[in-house]
This record gives sequence, structure tokens and C-alpha cells, in this order.
Amino acid sequence: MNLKSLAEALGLSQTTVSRALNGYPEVSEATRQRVMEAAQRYSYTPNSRAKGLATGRTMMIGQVIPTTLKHEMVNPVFGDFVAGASQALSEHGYDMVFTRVPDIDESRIYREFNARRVVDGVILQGPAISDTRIPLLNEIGLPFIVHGRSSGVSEPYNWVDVNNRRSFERATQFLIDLGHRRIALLNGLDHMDFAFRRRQGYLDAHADSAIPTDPALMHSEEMTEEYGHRLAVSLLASEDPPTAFLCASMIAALGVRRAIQEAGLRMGPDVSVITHDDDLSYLKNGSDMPIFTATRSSVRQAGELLAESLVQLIKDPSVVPIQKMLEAELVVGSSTGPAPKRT
Amino acid sequence: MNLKSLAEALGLSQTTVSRALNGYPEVSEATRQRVMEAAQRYSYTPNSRAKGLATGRTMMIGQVIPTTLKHEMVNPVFGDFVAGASQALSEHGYDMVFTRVPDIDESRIYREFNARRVVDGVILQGPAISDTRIPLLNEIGLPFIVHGRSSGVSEPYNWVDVNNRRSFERATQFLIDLGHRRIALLNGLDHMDFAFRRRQGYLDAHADSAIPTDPALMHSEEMTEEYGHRLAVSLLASEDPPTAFLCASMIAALGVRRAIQEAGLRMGPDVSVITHDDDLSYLKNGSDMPIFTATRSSVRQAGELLAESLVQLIKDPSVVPIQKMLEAELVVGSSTGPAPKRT
DNA sequence: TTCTTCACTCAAAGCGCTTTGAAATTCGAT
DNA sequence: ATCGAATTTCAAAGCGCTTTGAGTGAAGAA
Repeated sequence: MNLKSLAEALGLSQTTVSRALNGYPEVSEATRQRVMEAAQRYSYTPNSRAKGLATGRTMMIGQVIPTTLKHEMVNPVFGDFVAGASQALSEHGYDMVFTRVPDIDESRIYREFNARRVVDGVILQGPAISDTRIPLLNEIGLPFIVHGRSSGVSEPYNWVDVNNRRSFERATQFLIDLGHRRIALLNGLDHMDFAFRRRQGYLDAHADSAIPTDPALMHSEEMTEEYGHRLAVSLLASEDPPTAFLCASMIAALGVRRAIQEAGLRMGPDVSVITHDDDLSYLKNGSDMPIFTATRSSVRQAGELLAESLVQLIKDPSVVPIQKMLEAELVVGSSTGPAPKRT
Repeated sequence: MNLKSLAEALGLSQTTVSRALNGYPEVSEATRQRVMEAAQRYSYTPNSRAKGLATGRTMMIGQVIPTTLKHEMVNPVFGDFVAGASQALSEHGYDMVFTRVPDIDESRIYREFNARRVVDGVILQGPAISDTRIPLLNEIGLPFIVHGRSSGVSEPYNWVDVNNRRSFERATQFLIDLGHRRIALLNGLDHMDFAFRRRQGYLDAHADSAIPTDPALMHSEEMTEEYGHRLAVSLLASEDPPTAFLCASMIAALGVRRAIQEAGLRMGPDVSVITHDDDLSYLKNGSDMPIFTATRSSVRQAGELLAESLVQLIKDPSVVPIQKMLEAELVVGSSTGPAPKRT
């Protein structure tokens, strides 16, 4: 059933039917009722491609996933983020489309997105430091919003981000206050902006308390459980082991916990651990008493907020840059304690 | 730049240009070269909506995510699955689109997908027992493939699934052979087909060895870390505690491990644990020596296979039902050992 | 009664592409 | 030269929708 046949069935013109359906004022209430009812009865749904072709709108939001950087997609955090974002998008009638492309092609894809009019806007994930995609998208003129920020990009752009620097500064300060002096940092990949900011926070806290940092304690890699485990094992076995760990993700923290237990130590009394907690639905940090002391910020909520902002942006591209900073809370669990006295 | 202007610039008709671009034989090689080169130079990309409108193809694969059943989306397994599937899809030029809808609307959405010609095919996730979406999609005639199967659906449909019954039967048998008699089953949600099959495997193994099962040991819920923990805590504290746990997911198994350690027991020597391992990239079960003894099957690969099949199906709908069964391997790690002697 | 207005409704022109059916050109064969 | 077949190109008709600009009646004003 298409517009034409519906119009014929009703004995009306396509124009009138279209107008009635889309709520234009030029059609009488009686007619509108009749049309609506018929549309219902014949279960007519407009063809979205035709509609898009005519209106220039697609009601789709794009997300490009570079192929070789497999992390994005498989990262559990991504799932929760998408859940939040698609939730919000769907409320405005938008769907989400994922395109995987080889790394090199990424810029081409954005241009194509624009040329082919395949999406109305784009979400940019995992910004690196001085991310080149931002100037690119600005130049193309495709509405977009970044999940995170990109240090080194001077031009304005829209973003939603967690205050990574502050939250890691607070976490580090918390450990310092407990007497820890050797704090290991298990950070995300070096070139990622969020990792950069977290390291800043870590360094700032040390500087504030005039505590020297040790490069041997600062690491960055893909945040897997294995990585957390491997690194904790080697650090704990080192000459001058850390008394505390600051992790960039729950998953890595699980690995750290495993290493601590294997070493015959207790998490909390013997070795302290703080992790960033994205509040993943499948990996809750305890509902009553948190297992890990953590800087918590729901990535799902970030997704919702971001999607909401993007929709608004598409509706009215003239709004000033949307820039929303979320603060992470520091929740205290049983994984931290005073630094053990040196023997 | 659109077809029309490109054709004008070349002094050719739209037809010829379109044909040249789409590799039709009716155009001379020389002309084709000229057109190709011009398309490149003007960086012309066809508008996909217009193309879709004319051809009836969208190059999009849909996935519907019911809103209230939030699990699908946030389940870490989902991320890896999508990574695999979208990888394969992209190689054939397909993108993936997610639509979130309230539970009740799901059937309406499929009809709309079809009516609005918004996708060329659909992936069905998380089939329940006697899942009604399957007959619905069959009736609509929209090409689809199920990730999993649905017991109780008699009509033919396409699927890719892991042999859940067999893998859990083997795992259970493995525990029985080690002398375990009280094996707890931490299963997924009851109405899910995969959970049903796993329970079957568990029951079959018990029956084969004439070992009675205890309803108090069989549980099903959403597979979170918390659930694994909570349940293991209460089971370990019970009158007649299990000596082994069989978990449907790594995440839940992590919770079980935590509970075991909190109880002052050792995983392996004191309490055995086997889990199903979807081989998630962020939650590897140890690369050299597996932590958990596990039934392993890469959900990422399943995604690839499924996507590949769907593409094939769309290309040629006449192919007999595609039904692919994957076998999980049983990898032995350090989480299992002989049943401890009763004190 | 005639002229304006207003409220509705309509035919037709796009949107950018594919594809059909026909026309023009080339070329070897008669 | 002439013809037919093969090769190459084209104009135009959709695909299903929105939207413009015009048309039709009916109601109200003169």
C-alpha cells in the first residue's frame, strides 16, 4: 500500500492525503480523520527512502567504526553507550546505523555520508588527541557530536564528556591522603584523549602534594582483563612495588584483583585499587557496598545525553556549540585502605 | 554533484553514465574509462536513497532491539557479535541499522521495515522458546536469519547457532567424571532458547550417569556479575553446597569466583567452575593457560558467519534454509579439579 | 446579484537514480 | 551501394513521496 493507492481508495489526491498525514493545517479536520483512519486500516506506512528523497531527511544517525581498531566496537563500554544513545534517538524517531570501514577510508566515508545523504548526523567515538576527524567533519558540514573531547583541536565542536582529569585527580588525591606514595596508573591507549586527561589528573594530584612520579608505574594499553592482570603481576613482583593501583576500567581492574589474589595479598588492606567505573549494566560494581572504590559515571547516561543533543543540533544547527561536561562521583568501596606500613 | 550534472559535464546521457558506473556491458570500454575518471575527479557518489528507491535495495541490515529488554544491547556478548557481523556485512557493502522499540511494538516494526523498505534483511537476536517473531517474519516475507534457534517453532527458518545442548552436556559430564555429584547450574533467563538447551544438556548428562538433579541447584537469571556472586554466596552457604558450578557466561563466572574467594575457598581444588566462554576480546579467558575451564565458542565468528549467510540469502532467496550449527570446544583450565572428598 | 475571501483540494513538478525501449552509428557482408 | 546485425547512446518512464502554485466551491460583503 502506497500513497497513491491510499489516495485512490479514499477518492482524494495524494497531496491531500500527504498533508493530512503530516499534520498540515490546509486540510479540514474531518478529512484528516478520514485519512488517518484509512491509513490505519490499510496499515499504510510511508516508504522512508522516498520520503527521505523528497525531504532530504533520513532519520538516521551514523557511527563509523574503523575496522582495524577493533576496540571500539567490542569494548563492553560501547554496548552500554549505544544502548543509551539509541534509546534517546528512538524517542525522536531516529535509528542508528553502523558502518565499518578500513582505517584509511574513514575520512572518505564521512564525505560519502554527506554526499549520499545517508545520515542526518554523526556520532564520533573515541577521539584521539588532535583528532583529525573533527576538522574534517566541520569542513564537510555534516552535523556531529563527539563522545569525549580532543585536546589540540582549537576549532569549536560539539561534545559530551566526563571530567576525566578531575576525577582521576580526585582518585589519586584520595590514595595520597591514605598514605600511598607509589601509585600505579593503568591507563587506556596513549593517543586516546581520555587517557591523556586521566594521566593529567594523576600527575596534577602528585604535583599538588609534591610527590614524585615514577614512569615505571605509568602504563597505557587496551583495557582488557588480561592487560590488568599481566601488568599487576609484574608490578607486584618488582623491586619497589606500588601500594595502590589506579585503573581506567573495571575490566582491567578485575585483572588487577586477580593478580593481587594470586600473589596472596588482599585487595584493600594490602593493596589498594581504584578504578573508573562506567556503570555497565552487566558489570555492576556492587549495588549495596561497592567492591571497588571507583570514579563512577554512567556511560549509558552519557549516550542518552549525547543523542539528545545531536537531535537538537540537527533540528536547529544554529545553536551554539553544545558542550556538556559530566562529573564522575567518587564512591568508596572496600578495595582501598591506608597504605600498609613499610616493613 | 549528481548524476545529471556529471552527465552534462561529460556530454553524455544519464543512462550511459549510470551504465558505465554500474558495469553494464552496453557501454564501450573507452567511454567507461572516461566516465570513471570524471566521477573520480568530481568525487561523485550516488545518493543512496535515490538509488534505493530506484532499485529496491537499501544495503542495510536491520536489528530490532526491544527497549524494555535492555539486556540484548548492553550484554557484552552483543558487542562482539555485532563486531563480527558488521565486519562481514561491510565487506559486501551493507551497513547495520539498529532500531529500538518498546516491546509491544516489535511486530509492528518488522512490518514497517518491510513496508518502508528500510532494510534488505533482518538479524534476529536472542530467540525465546516458541518465538513468535519467526512466524511473523516468515509471513511478512522479509529475509531474516536468527542468531540461535527457537524450540517449538516448526516452520523452517534460517539460523546460526552453537550446539548449546551438547556443549553443556559435555561440560557436565566432565564434572561428573571428576567425581562431582552436586553441580550448580547458573543459567540464562528461563524463556531464552539457549538457556533451555543448556539445561537439557545438563539434565541429559545427569540422566546418562543416573545422577539425580536437585532443583535447588538450578537457577536462571540475567547473566550479570552480581547474579553469579549472589547466587554462589547463597549456594555455598547452604546445607548441602554444590562442589561445582556450571555457568552460562564468563561475567557470571567472575561473580562466582569472587564468592568462592570470599568464602575462603580456592577455585579448582575446593570448588570447580566451568563457564561458557564467548571468547570476548575484552574478557579473554587467559591466552596461555585458561583461567576457567570452559566451553568456548567465538560469538564474533558466529556473527561473521551469520552475516555472510544473510547476504547470501538476500542475493538468492531460493536457497534452502541456511542452518549452521557451531560446536563449542571444551578447554580445560585451572578452575576445575576432582570433587573434594566429603568430610 | 456580483465580487472577495477563505477553506479545501488538486495536478504536476521535482528529489536522484535505474531501466526500458527506441534510435543512431558502425561495420562487415552481400 | 545496400542491408542487417551488432554496438553504442539516448529520451523518457518510473520508484513513492513532498511541495508549489493554481483551482474550486462556499460563505460573506457590497
